[in-house]
Amino acid sequence: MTSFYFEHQKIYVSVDCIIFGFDDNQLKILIGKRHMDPGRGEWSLYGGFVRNDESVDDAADRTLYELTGLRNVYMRQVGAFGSVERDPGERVVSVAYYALINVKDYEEQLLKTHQVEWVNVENMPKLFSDHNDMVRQARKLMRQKMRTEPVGFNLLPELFTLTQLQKLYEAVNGEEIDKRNFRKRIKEMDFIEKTEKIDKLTSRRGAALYRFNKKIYNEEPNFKL
Amino acid sequence: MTSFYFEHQKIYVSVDCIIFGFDDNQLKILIGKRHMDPGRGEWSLYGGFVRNDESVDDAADRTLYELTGLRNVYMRQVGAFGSVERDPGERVVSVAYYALINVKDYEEQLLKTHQVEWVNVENMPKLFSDHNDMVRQARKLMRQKMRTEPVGFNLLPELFTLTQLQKLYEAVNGEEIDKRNFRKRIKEMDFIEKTEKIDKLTSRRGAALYRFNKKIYNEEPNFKL
DNA sequence: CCAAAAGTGTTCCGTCTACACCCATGG
DNA sequence: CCATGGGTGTAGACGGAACACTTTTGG
Repeated sequence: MTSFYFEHQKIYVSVDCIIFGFDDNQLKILIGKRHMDPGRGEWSLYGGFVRNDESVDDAADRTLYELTGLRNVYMRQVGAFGSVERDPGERVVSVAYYALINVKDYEEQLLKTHQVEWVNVENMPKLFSDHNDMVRQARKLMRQKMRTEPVGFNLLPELFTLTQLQKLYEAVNGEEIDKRNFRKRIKEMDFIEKTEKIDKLTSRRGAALYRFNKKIYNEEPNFKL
Repeated sequence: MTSFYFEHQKIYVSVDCIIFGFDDNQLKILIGKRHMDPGRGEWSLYGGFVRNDESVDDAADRTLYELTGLRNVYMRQVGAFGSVERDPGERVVSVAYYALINVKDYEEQLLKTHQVEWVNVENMPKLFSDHNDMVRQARKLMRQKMRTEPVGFNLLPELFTLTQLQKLYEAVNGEEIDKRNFRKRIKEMDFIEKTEKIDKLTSRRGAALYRFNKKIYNEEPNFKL
């Protein structure tokens, strides 16, 4: 019954993760030096192979977990990359995913353990194979998503100031935003709610801390930024 | 040097095509009954396996060519579908692509040869495996693309009337468009140029035939519909 | 007292939407 | 002469963009 398949060829399938973080008012990506051949020493995304008994999505989750120790991370597929020569060692089709994490949730210890670094997306080195293409496409999709869905909060702490949120959107879109217009838009979204807490770290006066309320959002999902 | 890969498992990689056509003022997709196990007799997208010596994109082109005899078709990747159980016979990761073709370029003979049919997207039967998901995602991406890039012309003949173009957009977006507002927008896009030719088939009065001028578009790519 | 970031409204302009009637022609 | 689809303009609503000053407080 399965003989039909045998005429065809199997291929290695891998996943590669574009892990976005927001720190120091900059959008960053986690990359590391490859410690395996081919491409040893080159900058590279973090990836892994898909096993026969797990879905491709699960492989991406697992790979991210291995690197960060984080579960239930916001992750979306970028697409499949399937040039014949994309991996110089063997034929490998890779499915890229982007993830949005809060840099503070990421233990610094892991940076050393896995020899990875946060690098500003505007300043990416040449990466292994087609990884630069993956990053480009991931950024495009992510920017798109950030405009129409409340996913940016995954890049911020639970409580954040409006200035932080604005700087995040400025970093993602690569252009400055008018503060008053930005806050006007925020005020219309009830699910971005002000708490009584005040952040005193970034300014003398102190800034109100806000929170994304998912329940309220789900009742009337209307997000635009 | 390649021993690194051997710890991992290879997987069948296939492509599936969501082939859009526009006919009788309806957006349609080409589907057929599977003539192989598993899933014999079920409605299904047309697909094929990726060979070791061709890129995934090339496999999609080839598959489309096998079915339609057409080359250089507008095609875009939808994404990878990788559930473990998506193909009941074997583990197969499939990369879906959507294509936009002019129904008139497709020889009717081929419908019989390959036992495929044009089916209205609004009225899709249950398809094999996760193919309905693929179609859903493909439509979403395609609708998105049609709004911001002049790709809809691939679904029309070289020369078309504004009413045809409007009906196409109505079918894609599932809502009626005001004729005057639509034509106002068209008039602002110089690359949709009026020819001297008149279509007398659809009305007694006759309708001006238009053409998409790619050269003019490339000089100042500003498309919005 | 001053530097540094937080916070706050109004006006203007351009874009989108709603809307109805005459035209040309084949039969 | 009439049925059928082709073709045309305007006014009002709405949303987005531009724009500057006061407040608070730690040092």
